[in-house]
Amino acid sequence: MNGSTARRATIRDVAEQAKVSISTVSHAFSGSRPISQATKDRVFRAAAELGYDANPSARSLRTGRSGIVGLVLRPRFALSGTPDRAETFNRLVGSVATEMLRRKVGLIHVPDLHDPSVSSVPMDGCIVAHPYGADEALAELRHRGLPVVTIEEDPDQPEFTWAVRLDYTTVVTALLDHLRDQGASSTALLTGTEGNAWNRRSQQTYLAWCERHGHAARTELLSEGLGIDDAAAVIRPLLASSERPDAVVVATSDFAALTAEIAADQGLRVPGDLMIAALTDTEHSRSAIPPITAMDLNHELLAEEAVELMLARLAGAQTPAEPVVIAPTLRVRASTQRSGEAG
Amino acid sequence: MNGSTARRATIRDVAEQAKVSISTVSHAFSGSRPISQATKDRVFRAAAELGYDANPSARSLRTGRSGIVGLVLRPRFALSGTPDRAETFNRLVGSVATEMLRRKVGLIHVPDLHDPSVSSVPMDGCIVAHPYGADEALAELRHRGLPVVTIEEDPDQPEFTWAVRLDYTTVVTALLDHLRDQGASSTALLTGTEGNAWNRRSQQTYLAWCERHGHAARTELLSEGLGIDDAAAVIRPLLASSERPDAVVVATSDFAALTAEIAADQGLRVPGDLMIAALTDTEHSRSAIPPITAMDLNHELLAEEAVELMLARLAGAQTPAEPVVIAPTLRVRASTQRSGEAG
DNA sequence: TCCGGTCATCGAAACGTTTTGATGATTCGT
DNA sequence: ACGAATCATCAAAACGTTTCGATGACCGGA
Repeated sequence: MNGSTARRATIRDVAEQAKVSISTVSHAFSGSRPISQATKDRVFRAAAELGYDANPSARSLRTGRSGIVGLVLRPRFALSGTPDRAETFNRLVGSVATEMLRRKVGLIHVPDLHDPSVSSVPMDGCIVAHPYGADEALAELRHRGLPVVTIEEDPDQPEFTWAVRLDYTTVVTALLDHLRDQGASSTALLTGTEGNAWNRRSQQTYLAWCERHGHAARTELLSEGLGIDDAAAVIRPLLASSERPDAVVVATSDFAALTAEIAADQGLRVPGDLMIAALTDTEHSRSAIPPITAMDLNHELLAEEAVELMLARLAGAQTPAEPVVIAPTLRVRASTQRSGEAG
Repeated sequence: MNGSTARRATIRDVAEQAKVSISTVSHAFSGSRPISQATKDRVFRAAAELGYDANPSARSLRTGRSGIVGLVLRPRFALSGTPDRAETFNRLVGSVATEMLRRKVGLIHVPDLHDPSVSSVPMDGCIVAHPYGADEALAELRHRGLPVVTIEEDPDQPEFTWAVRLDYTTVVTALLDHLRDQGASSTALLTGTEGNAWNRRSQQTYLAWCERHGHAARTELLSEGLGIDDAAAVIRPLLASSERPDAVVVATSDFAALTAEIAADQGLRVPGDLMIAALTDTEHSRSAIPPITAMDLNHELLAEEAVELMLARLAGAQTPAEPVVIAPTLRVRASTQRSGEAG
């Protein structure tokens, strides 16, 4: 009543004002027991006057559920500051957020699970995006008994089926076939170093493809943490070498664009002398000169399916026999098209 | 102990296992009272063995704070499905998320404040992005006594200073000056219809500029909700008319790119016959042909400042005398450069 | 030997809900 | 007109913490 500190109205205040018991107020709102219309009216009016809104902490303490789903992005993903990473991060986070909003479920970004200074967070379940191999955050969450769904599988836990994963094998194979069809006879792979499914699977697929075609595999490590200059220091000698590949598949599209620049500097024509493709599609690949063929990871669909899976899991669905599989989209652009038609 | 249903360990379990009282466990963790080293050791070991982690709901019920900050994006912003809006949305959401992560604070996306079917959410404060005039969500939050910080001001509440806002006046004026310098003699404004600061301020600035320069103002409404075809139906006659403007400022960059296409269809040269600029910068403006001059809203900086402001507010800072003001960046590109130099 | 004072620990209240067994009041069938 | 059944409401317990006054145990000074 007095304006000292605006204390939030509680269910007790509403009960007093409506001259009923606390439990009657609760029942009136939840409908869990019949309450006469006259009483309901009084309760609702009192609640409106007081601006009552149930305390979420008290409610979830009692009920054991919060209506909130957590999202964890494995940290290095977000921390590296290049715009390429930012676009990927934003697109994934934005898609998950949009999808959650659409479903009217609260979404919370979980800071650091292991930092004890961070007060933990009430969530009914948690989506973990791009886990590493034998991911510890994943283990921690599952140990807590929290329902988890992953975007991309933990490469060391193939038996975990609450996951949405990308079918790299098919698409990377298609890409390598495409390069060969366009005349590439020696394709090198510049791969990332983080131990997630995206790196591991594309490496495996590349090696298997080479083996199958009697093609000498040539893999170069290009750590995701490298700055532009350091990356250039890896790429430049590769293109200058006498045993230069005539096609390169670069993991991230920012480094793919960098490769295109370096090629131009060295007087190599793309795609004539060197074809370039990327395993992630961002503005770098789209607006490079020439535009670079890239694998679009389809974050929107990934997010959509992951949210759906989580909601199903929370609703008590059975453990699925298989993860949900999504096909990335191969976007073929000028950087790999030697034959006539332009994109 | 038995594997039926993995109940989460509580503070009581830890206390029993360590043979101390509940309050001792609490004190051991929080350090709010001195506990002997021997006892602490026992407590921590018991906690580790049991995988104890304090229940966040119980904690925040008791302490009154959750360590979580909410983020509300006014809905129409997110719902309209064009990629342009998605990029804007993603960039803002991603930036806020990144910044929160960096500060180790939980961030929660609040679904719909007014939908009673949505269980509300425990937050210590809330950031509201791009409020409308006399925004009701904003009013609701403030009525609940929740500390609020806005990204962009509610145009009808200029006295609310817990806000980060963009200085449109300077930049839009600079843009109009630039167009005039490049030879535009009649510049039209194709503005959005939502009542947020971005629309309102740019309209005001445009009108004031016209007044100041004795320039006939020409404003066309282009609702943010329009599809491409509907938008084209508004733009086409404008460009075909005998009183065609020789420069247009289009609110959203997707429609600006559309304008460039329509101009090309009608045989108009950009920037020769028609200059085009956008009040938001996305891939549409960057990769249009020709690339379109645009105002970059600087979402990253906006997010950073908003988070900082919120944290200050939660830490008990005084109400600031003025909102934080950020300058958008004008990115001048080929679409408005008649004189020699290209971007 | 007794008293005032730290020091470590304990017990109980409180936070705001939901849930459930209990209680009167009303209705219905006979 | 009486017991049984139904209906609306109430009171109290429980959820898992943090906080704070209270309680002993121990120590030093006289």
